[in-house]
Amino acid sequence: MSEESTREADAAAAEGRPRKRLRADAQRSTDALLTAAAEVFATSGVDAPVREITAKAGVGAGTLYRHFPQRSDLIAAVFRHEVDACADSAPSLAARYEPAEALAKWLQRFAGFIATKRGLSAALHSGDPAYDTLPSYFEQRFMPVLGALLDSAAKAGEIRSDVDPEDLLVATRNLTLPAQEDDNGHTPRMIALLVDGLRYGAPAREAR
Amino acid sequence: MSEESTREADAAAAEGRPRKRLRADAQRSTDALLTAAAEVFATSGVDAPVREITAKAGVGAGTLYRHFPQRSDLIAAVFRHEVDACADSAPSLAARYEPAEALAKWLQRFAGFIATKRGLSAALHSGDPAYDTLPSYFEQRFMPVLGALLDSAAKAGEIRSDVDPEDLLVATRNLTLPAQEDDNGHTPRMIALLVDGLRYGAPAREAR
DNA sequence: TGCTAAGCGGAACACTGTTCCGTATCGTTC
DNA sequence: GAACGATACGGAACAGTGTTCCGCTTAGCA
Repeated sequence: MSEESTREADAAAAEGRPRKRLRADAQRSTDALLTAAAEVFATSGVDAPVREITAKAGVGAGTLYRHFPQRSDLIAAVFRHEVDACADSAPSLAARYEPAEALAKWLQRFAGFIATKRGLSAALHSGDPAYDTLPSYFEQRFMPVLGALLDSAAKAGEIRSDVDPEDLLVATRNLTLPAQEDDNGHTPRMIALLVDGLRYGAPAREAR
Repeated sequence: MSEESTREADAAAAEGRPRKRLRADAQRSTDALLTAAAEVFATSGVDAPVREITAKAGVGAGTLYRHFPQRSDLIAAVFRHEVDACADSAPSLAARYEPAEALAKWLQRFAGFIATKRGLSAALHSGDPAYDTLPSYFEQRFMPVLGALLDSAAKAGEIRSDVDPEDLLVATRNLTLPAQEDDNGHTPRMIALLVDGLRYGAPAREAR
């Protein structure tokens, strides 16, 4: 994830924060906080105590507030961080698997990402301007990624070619909604089904 | 509001709490808390500090927790209290004004009630079972009241007679939504317009 | 190697929800 | 109206939280 700092800086620039290379220790702290916060948010929700996050990150409270003065800053940063991780996983999947398989694997990955985002909707709609750019960031990062995966698979004749990336993104997200705490693998099964649906109308199949 | 204690007891019975006459001082405390909480919720939202409420009510913290062990209990009680106050205002309006005018005045009153309920939707959807009965309570109390006002006005020939109470309730509520902090009397004007719409098709008018 | 700005840690503070218990009040009985 | 038990009250005390502050440490550079 070497381009992460660049991405962060981009986001910073977009928000008007001064764009500057972080000192090594500051970068370490920031990374540790983002990782710890992601875990804590996933298990205890976004309202988890600050100390739980700083303890897991092995960092003092002052350090957290230095980098993320507002709680919303941290939440938004974690969100962007995970969006990036999910989106960046696509190329390596594309390199390792056949196009349709890469698409299937990435959708599963994406569903996993969405599943950890329960309880964020309340924050998103809190009116805090720190969240204003998140939806568009979500779209900007995921649409091209999914578009590319679809394209490759379609070009390879492994799936049909009349699928709108946005439809598929929304559908996948919605599939994760009914999932309860333990859903016995419901979501992965449903996504697999969706991908099979994509394969159904593929030229390679029609041709035989 | 002499029937209030009865109503409270009804609600209590409906929820399985023991139905019992409160001691005089306990009744005073409860009333003071409900009144104070209503004001505080309106100005500072439902997340306002407990001490702000107890201070305004002139009551100790222990007293609040005695009567409302959970915050959701207090919120629900305030809600019911205000629903009652709004619903109970209809008869006196009906006695003082011509039917259509009473209807208009009550809808304005209802709009005022709704306007103070912003920020409650988050609580309502929090999943706390204490709120489960509130929507039906809302409907049970308001539908008959509005139905009676409509009936009277229709029977007097002052408005058309093909209006569904539920439609009107929802419409009025929705009219208050776009209102900002200072909307320069937007909502009252829109409601007046709505009532004029009701009057338009009235028999008394058609007959001339 | 030494210097300086940047960054760090965590004690300390302010504010919150919640509990607890000695005291006060109510309603009843005689 | 006096006495008494049950009920309710008040607010200090406690525990948990977010946030600030500042002496100390470290990274980067000359």
